[in-house]
Amino acid sequence: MVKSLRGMNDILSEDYERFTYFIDLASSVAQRYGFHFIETPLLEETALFKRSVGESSDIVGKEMYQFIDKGENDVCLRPEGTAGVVRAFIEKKLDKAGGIHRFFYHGSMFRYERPQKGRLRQFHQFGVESFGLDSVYEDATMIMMVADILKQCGIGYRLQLNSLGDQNCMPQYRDSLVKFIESVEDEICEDCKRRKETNPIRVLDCKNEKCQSLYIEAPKLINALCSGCQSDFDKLKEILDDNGIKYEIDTNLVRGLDYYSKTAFEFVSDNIGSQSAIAGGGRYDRLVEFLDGRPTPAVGFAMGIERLMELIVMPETKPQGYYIGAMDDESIDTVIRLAQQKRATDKVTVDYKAKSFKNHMKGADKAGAKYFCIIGSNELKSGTMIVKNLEDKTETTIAFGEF
RNA sequence: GUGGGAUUAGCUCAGCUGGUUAGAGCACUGGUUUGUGGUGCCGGGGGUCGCGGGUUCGAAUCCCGUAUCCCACCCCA
Repeated sequence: MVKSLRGMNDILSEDYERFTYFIDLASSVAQRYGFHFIETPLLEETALFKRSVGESSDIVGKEMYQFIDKGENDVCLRPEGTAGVVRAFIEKKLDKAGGIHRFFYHGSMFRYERPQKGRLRQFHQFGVESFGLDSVYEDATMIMMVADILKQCGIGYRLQLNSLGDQNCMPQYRDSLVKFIESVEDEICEDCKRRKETNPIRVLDCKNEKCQSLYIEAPKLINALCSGCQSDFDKLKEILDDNGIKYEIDTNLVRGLDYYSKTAFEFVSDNIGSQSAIAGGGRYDRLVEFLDGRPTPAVGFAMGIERLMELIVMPETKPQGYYIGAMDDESIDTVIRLAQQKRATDKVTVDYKAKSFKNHMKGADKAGAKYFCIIGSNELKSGTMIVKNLEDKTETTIAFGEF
């Protein structure tokens, strides 16, 4: 038997209900915040991700579905959504057009990782990107939008917040951190030694207890922010307080993608196992220029749909539509004809076999129908049918023409 | 990529130290004496025991390999 590839799932039945329920809900929230849908290709030039996500990241370093196509192009399936949207933004010359541009998207992302609960090789994200605003109010709006979506889904969460600084304060901080790491280098784990070279900030959230005990003395980025970053971060907290959004400051929150600056945030759930991040995002003011666009401030986030699916509280499904059946073979053709007619406007379930009244009732329940319609030999003769409302149990007899 | 656990009917699982035709609940399906359900009663179908080897008179059960899922590391959505 041919099976689906590792880490790649089919979405159907009840899962699909939840999947589309979330996308519809999130899309309508995004539209209320003034965002417009954007669809970008699943396949992009590999260079796009190397330049945006960053060569030092795990995503680019070891998780990309990368290959050479028949035209000798080095391409890869997108591992995340932001890079493609930024590429489209620049390619459509919206950077030169100026103004504010807000987009939302949803679709498949691909990462060649070892699958586990909440971590797939093909997964789905819903995300938004906002271009042209350096105001911290936009950062706050992003966070409130995620909170809005999660609230409407009935999902509880913790919000973790940090500031990563900008090109004024981050490089200085990085240097001081590297100096610190070198001072304790003999005692830290192998992973941290590697991180010191690739992405020194990442040592701070090392799980190794010995490393953690050493890093208590490490310089904190939060204490090294320049005045602009500091005041934006303070303002962000103030706006969130003002709007009733609870958060925790996590000075070790480092986003895995190189392009973030200033505001970084992550929404986590304690109910879905170790892959607990359900949404993450932040500001990326330098990315547009890194990709050869005119410098444009930007901020965005992405949500992992599969991780949200099991947390979503679905609204109760009410019985809807019609069930229609025949009690004898002679009435079946009439039943089919009436059903076809009714399908112009309503959901109709038809049973093709003649059955007893009781058995048809059971069928109507299984179909989740609101109205039960049945035709037997008596009804066929008189050109009528029995219509019963299964919710309030009222029953009437009507002529075929009235159906 | 590294470690550990699991894999038996559509689903959730039982099957003791290897021993005749592998079970349960739910689901599905038929009937319940032609006419009122979701919540009655009786019956029925459905399993190459993940896959491939090996040990044995005999393997769902023991051993090896392999695939997938789960957990941890790593990382992120």
